[in-house]
Amino acid sequence: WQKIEAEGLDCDYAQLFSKEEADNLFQKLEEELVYATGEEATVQVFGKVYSIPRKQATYGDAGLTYTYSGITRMACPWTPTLEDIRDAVTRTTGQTFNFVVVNRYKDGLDHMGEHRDDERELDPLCPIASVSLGAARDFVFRHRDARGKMSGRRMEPVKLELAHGSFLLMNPPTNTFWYHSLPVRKRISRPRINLTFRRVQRCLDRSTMAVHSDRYGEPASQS
DNA sequence: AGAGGGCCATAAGC
DNA sequence: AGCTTATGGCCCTC
Repeated sequence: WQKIEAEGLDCDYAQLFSKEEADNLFQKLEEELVYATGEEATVQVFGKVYSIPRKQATYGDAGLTYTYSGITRMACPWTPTLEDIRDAVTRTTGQTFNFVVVNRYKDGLDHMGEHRDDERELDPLCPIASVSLGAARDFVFRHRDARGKMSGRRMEPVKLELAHGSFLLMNPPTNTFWYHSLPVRKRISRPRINLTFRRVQRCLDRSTMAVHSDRYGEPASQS
């Protein structure tokens, strides 16, 4: 195990699967997984619609949802390989997970911009467990107070490489203080699949919020 | 010196 | 009201 620490950042990194195991899991996932297409594969940023620069899917316990950039999506039922990996992660962490977000990067041009994982529907005390399969990719953390030209503090980004078959546990409060991204790497031509296992607290959807809003009137105060 | 990469601005909408 | 998150452009390094 390798400990990755900085102010407000606490991660554990380890090789979870051998190359042979990881090769096998990657191939099975390539056969089993179905990714979002069409409108479900788009995102709105500053009023413009873009295709997300990767493929994405959500799997998990029945009825759970995941909100990404304002769009709520239902979990597909677990596949056998996802269950196997989930159980391996539970054996090594002692934590249970009811949801996984899958991101597939077909090459080094596919990427993910800087973000934090949406805390509203996540159990804030549950770590996020990330399993990487396929091409190794760089992974970068940046502290929230060190972003932007007018940022108050100078803090170095924390960078690591996520290897084939590796496991990264992001412990609280990492996700509160640190943004993370998977930057473009033009020299990489092979695909990578990343699984982030989470525990979703409850299913908050727009209609539920609308009911509360209608019943209690103006959104004057939050309780 | 051309390519890669880091980081910032964006000013719309949930 | 404040945060989002992809893109393009600018700038730096090798």
